[in-house]
Amino acid sequence: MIEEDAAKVDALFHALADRTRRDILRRVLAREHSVSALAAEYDMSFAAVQKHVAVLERAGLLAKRRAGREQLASGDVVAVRSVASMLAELEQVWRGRIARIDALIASDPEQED
Amino acid sequence: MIEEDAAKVDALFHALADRTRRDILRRVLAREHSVSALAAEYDMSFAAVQKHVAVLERAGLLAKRRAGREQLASGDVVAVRSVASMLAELEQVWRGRIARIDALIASDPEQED
DNA sequence: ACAACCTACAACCGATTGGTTGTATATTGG
DNA sequence: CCAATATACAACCAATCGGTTGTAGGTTGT
Repeated sequence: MIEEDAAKVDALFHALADRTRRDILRRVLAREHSVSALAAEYDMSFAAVQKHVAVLERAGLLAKRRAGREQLASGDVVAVRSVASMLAELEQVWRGRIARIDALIASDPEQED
Repeated sequence: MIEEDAAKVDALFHALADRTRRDILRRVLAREHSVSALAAEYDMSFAAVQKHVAVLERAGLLAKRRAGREQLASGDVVAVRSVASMLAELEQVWRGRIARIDALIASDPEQED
């Protein structure tokens, strides 16, 4: 997980940086939806929704499976977790800063009351 | 935290969807950096880095304070956590799906061995 | 005072984005 | 077989993005 593969991370955050796509992701995490069922939920063309689904799919946030003439999309929680763990890693960087500040204060009592 | 303010969330994920900005954020979470100190780290113009810093600032991921002629940028861990908590919320949606599937299996023993 | 430095911002450019319409291809039900 | 349905994809468009160069203003040290 330390090897980041920046392009993949770019794609993940980019996919999440659109409210329609976040809403689609929320729906397909809750249950499978066909592309047209998703399209029916939004005030835009079928093609626009289909492109949003494709962006989420390329980022690995959802997967599709064929069921007759329908394509059923399902959210991938592992990808969601991988994004969360990157943020956790960022928070750890910040914790290191705080630890360094605390150490400095402890070693130099003049600094604080 | 339930009120999402989609535009703010868009800005947060968009700001994170660029590897240079993620790297800048990492640095300013670890410690304060002047804009020019940051610019010196990348193979692009000062103005380009300054714009990346501005994007992070508008998203609320970093704040600047004046120190003489320098502008010192510092990462905001609260904003990072707010993104993480949105992802946690998405994961909860997924857990609901799993719970529903489990309940279905429990109520209909024919479905599983 | 003034040269050097730090920052901000405008103007511009090619690439990408998020939307549209239109067309093509599979699959289904009667 | 045929009409309806579901999906995919190309072409196009305005807006935004990530980069550039240039200009201007504030701060510092000598």
